[in-house]
Amino acid sequence: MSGASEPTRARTMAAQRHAPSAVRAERTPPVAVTARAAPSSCKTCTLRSICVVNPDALACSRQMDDLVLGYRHVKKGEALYRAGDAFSNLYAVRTGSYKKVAMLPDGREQVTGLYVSGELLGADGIATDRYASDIIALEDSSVCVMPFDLLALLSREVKAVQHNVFRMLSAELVRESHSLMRLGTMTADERVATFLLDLSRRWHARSYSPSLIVLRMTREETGSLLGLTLETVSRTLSRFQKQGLIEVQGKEVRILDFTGLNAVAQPTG
Amino acid sequence: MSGASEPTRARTMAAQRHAPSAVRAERTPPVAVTARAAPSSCKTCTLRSICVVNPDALACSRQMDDLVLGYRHVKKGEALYRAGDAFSNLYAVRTGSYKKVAMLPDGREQVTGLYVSGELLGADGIATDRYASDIIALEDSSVCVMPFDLLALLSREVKAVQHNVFRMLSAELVRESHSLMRLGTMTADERVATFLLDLSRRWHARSYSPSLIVLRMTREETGSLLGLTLETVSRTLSRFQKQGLIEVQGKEVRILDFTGLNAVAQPTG
DNA sequence: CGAGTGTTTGATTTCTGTCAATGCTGGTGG
DNA sequence: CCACCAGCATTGACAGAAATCAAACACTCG
Repeated sequence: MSGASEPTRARTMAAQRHAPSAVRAERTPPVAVTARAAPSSCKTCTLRSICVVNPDALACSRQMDDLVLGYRHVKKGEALYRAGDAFSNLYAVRTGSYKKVAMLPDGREQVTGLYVSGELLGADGIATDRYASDIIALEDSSVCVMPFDLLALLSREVKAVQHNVFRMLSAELVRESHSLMRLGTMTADERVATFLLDLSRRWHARSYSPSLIVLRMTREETGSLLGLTLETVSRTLSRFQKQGLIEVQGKEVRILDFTGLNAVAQPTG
Repeated sequence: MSGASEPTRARTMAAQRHAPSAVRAERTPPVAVTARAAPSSCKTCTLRSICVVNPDALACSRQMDDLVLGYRHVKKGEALYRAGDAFSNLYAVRTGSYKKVAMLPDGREQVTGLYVSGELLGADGIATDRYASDIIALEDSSVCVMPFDLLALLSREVKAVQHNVFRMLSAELVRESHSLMRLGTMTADERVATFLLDLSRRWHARSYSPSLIVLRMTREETGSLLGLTLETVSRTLSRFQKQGLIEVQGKEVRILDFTGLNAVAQPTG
């Protein structure tokens, strides 16, 4: 057949203007970095296999250990860094989780990312020597501090390090493209479904159960990340539960039917 | 005052499921890269000041010239590369413009980026050694071909090159974050207004008039990029024209009132 | 100049945002 | 240890912004 036209499928969705949170996390203490000597090396780190600083792939793990200056702990609600802060370090998430928040001049803010252990933070600061967003801890968390100058130096000396850094940055780009896709073409149901499956996959890669997800974010934050309102997120989760796809108890979500959820996420996939 | 609640402002907007284009640009000829020796060096390139390969910032411009293997021309509608193609090169846009397109398994596709001269293409391929999206020329265009291995090598040898590459990648991340913000929290009016202003700024940086914009994309592609339907884009442009903000003639848009357009883009900024 | 793609505009629909009210939960202090 | 309270979540009713459907119009290119 000649002009085989794809079925024109389209749905309405909605976006919204997120009101600025009444309560912002308190300002970051100027430069009070609680950097401590790393008690354990990257070589023995349990995150080895998934970390941005993957020493398994690297010839000289000795140097890798030099890279991590120390740890920094960030309490729930506090910022690792703020948009506009001077850039100097990249960070690898050690424990806990973080949200990336961008702000519009009028005060509206949007969650543009969610980061868990092994993932890279701070790359948006390289471009202008100032971080471009806020990173806020969703729970008491910690990071490995990697001075960028040191990383750059190592990157010049060790090809494997260089490749790893490039790969990290590229992976981040790919992730953001996926988010763009989600916000650009997906319905609310699809957004929530893909979000849950994405989280499941990420936690599974960290040896957690793929079916039990603990959402560290509030419904409002989740909504912001997905380009939805908190009510729509809540309603969608409730409906998924009614449909037997998941089981929701507050911040805990258990995936009961992966196949079904996948079907929602990718209708005609 | 205690619980000073910010005014909760929010609006409905909509997103949609973009139907797959009935007509896809024909497949890329396998590996038929029309690489020609670069007739002029980066040193004398008119894009010098804005190019990702900024030789002005580099000590040894001799090496920079080695970097660009040659040019490749891409005809309107054709692909520079496709998602899944083996990764080997990064590209700097030389002439023309390109759209980045991502596809869902069910065939829906979304424009996730627009690239003009001096900007970097291909970074999404580093992560997995395969490109993650399609890059399609919006008009007859060309790129400078930079073998990634070579770039990596130079990057290890010359600190300035390394920093430039990192900066490029980071800048791309920041741009995508801005897109996320646009799709996540903005109304249709705001999306179109920020899009126009963004294009204006980018063209101005390339010594074109900041007020005259030639949209190389169709309304459908523009809509996809902005998370809107083509009808909404068209209506919004018409309304902006009626309000005296712009003047629209097909693909040509002339900005008449920057202040007014800015006000639409950032309501309470 | 005709066919086909792209654009504009109108009428209608709908998904999701908004407003509102109630219920739950987890942290804090007596 | 328990009661209280503020923040968070759920649910319902309603409204509205943008999608969808549809039709006419304008370019462009062969």
